[in-house]
Amino acid sequence: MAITIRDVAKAAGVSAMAVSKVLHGKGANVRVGPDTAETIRRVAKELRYQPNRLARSFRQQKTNTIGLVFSRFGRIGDLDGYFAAFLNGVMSATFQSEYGLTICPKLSRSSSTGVVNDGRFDGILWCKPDYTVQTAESIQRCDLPIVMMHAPGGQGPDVPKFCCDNELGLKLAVDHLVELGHRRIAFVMDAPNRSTAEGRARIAGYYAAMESHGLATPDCNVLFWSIEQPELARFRECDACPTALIVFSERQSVAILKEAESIGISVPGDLSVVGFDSTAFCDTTRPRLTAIRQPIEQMAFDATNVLISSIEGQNCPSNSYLYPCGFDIRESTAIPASRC
Amino acid sequence: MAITIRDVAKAAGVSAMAVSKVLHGKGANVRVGPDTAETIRRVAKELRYQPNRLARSFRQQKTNTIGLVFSRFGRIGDLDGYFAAFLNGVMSATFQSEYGLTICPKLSRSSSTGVVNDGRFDGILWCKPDYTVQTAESIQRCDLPIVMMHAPGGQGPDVPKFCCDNELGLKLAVDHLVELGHRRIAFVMDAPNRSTAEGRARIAGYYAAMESHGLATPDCNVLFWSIEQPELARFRECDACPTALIVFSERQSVAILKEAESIGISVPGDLSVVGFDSTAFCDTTRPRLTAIRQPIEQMAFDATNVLISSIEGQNCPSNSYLYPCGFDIRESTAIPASRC
DNA sequence: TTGAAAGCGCTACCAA
DNA sequence: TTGGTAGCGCTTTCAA
Repeated sequence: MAITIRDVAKAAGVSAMAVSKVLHGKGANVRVGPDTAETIRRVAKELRYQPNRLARSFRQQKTNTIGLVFSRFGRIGDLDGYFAAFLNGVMSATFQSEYGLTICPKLSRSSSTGVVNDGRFDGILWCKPDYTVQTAESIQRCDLPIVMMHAPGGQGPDVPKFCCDNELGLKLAVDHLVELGHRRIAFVMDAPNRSTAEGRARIAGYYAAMESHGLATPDCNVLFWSIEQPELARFRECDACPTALIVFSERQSVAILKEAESIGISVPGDLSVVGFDSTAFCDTTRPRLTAIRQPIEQMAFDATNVLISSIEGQNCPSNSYLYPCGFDIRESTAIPASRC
Repeated sequence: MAITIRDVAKAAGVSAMAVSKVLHGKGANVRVGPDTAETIRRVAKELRYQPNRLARSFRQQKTNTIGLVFSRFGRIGDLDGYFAAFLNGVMSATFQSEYGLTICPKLSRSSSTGVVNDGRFDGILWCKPDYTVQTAESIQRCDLPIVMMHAPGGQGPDVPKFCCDNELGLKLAVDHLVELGHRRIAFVMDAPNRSTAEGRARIAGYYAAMESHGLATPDCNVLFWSIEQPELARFRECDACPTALIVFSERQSVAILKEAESIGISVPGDLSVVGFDSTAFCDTTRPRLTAIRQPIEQMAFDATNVLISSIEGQNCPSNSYLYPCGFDIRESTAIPASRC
């Protein structure tokens, strides 16, 4: 078996306490003489003593690990910059603070048992939360610090929330398209996102922006398309179809670009497409994707740091963090085709 | 504080043992009557008892968590499909088996203390290992199951290794370019990958393939470019410069495509570019990236399952898994320009 | 300056 | 069919 602290203590002719004090510096009341300390360090090294972090965590009720929860756990998009940007933000914060990061299964299904309040984590970063009653209840009841990403403020459980200004984002997109001359502008998303807080916020933002231009007509529509199968084919010979699409995510945007190309719809000639997020990935698509910009990495970094602060007992200034959206015009939007 | 198993036991008028048996089914020797069991379950639910997983892990010396180690911990590429494909493979395996996945900091720096043999993990998935003496030693000494990704067989520590056939991959790329008429073909990589096992394997594969075509001339060269700054400018007016580049990663390929476009080198007109990995991402680049294909997701999935099998005491068929590479011709390669 | 004892929450082992 | 006891490796609390 592995070397324990007692093995070291015995070999060094001291108590386990002394070893603990020297190697981890806990317990201010106890001090060890410099030569004893030196002996302990030497013996520990000789024996290749490796402190059992599980035991320490258990004893101290502190794991130095953050749990990362997605409300839906499908595949990570390999066709967008979202996840990488998000994880980069989270990881740079956790690494700086010496926290570990655990991604674990079934978190979303842990409905009846409450959230992951099982001793493994010091805090939870909840990404893309749904706002079902169950979720809200279990978050409310959880006595662990929780921070939510992509959660609009003013609703849901009383925890710090990080969100971009979805209303502004949708407004920027609609404004841009209207200015180009579009009037039949649809919003496209995948059905699962309908149940997320952010999904609802974007739908609301879309309708509000359309209305502000007097475009709240029957043509003003949210299309729930699966990411795998954009229902673009019927646009081909359709005079009343949208001339522009605002799409929920980069990944779905790319699927639409690809489908358009394969069925002979030209972007932006026949159809304008606006994406959401605007990472560096949008510069690699064909055509380059015009997109609403959300500072994902910064948001993830900030959210993680707020979580860590609240784990470490510092109180955080505010409970709701709103990040302005930007808008990056690239090549996937243009004036509508003459058929319109 | 949280409800413990003893609270439940007291409330149900039984021993802590009985509760443990009923809720977790451990201990075949002990059986509990059906009505007692029912009472226990009811009380546990009423009290919202949440088993402390940390304590269970500690007691059972089993965390049901796998540690994911990268030898270099920089940023996750947001401009390639690698990390997403890799993580998708790992996660589908861990989720199916109810294992958690922890990404933790400083693993690469844990040189002196050995690998992460600190009780937190049941096994380690080591991705992109370097083969320094220190690393090899600490892996060899670690009494935890370890599996290495991107590690060529026949060298390094005696653990299961997963690798694509880099020699074949480079051969396919060189063959393709030579067939198009290229003779000055360089291999481009970033310096840090030089110290990885896979980096060395690819360099060797490149030289071997070039030699097989009688192209082991002074022009046959490995260029160590930083990913951020491809040194492409000097290619502009240079008659003796490479007409084709084989690039270590998708990410670096994209950087090169972008740089080429910005300084007016046409791909594939002036310069052919071959990437490595060939995920769906290569279909989004401009031009679409011709690339050596490596079944990353499958490899990651298999590697994780082998790791889990060996954690659970099953012995694994072989110690070294080699995956054949494919080659996907897209748009970034063509016959060399007339200047050559 | 040092050590002994107790216990974190849970379960393996043995006794009844 | 059930329960007590001990202990995983470590650190907090108290005593020397």
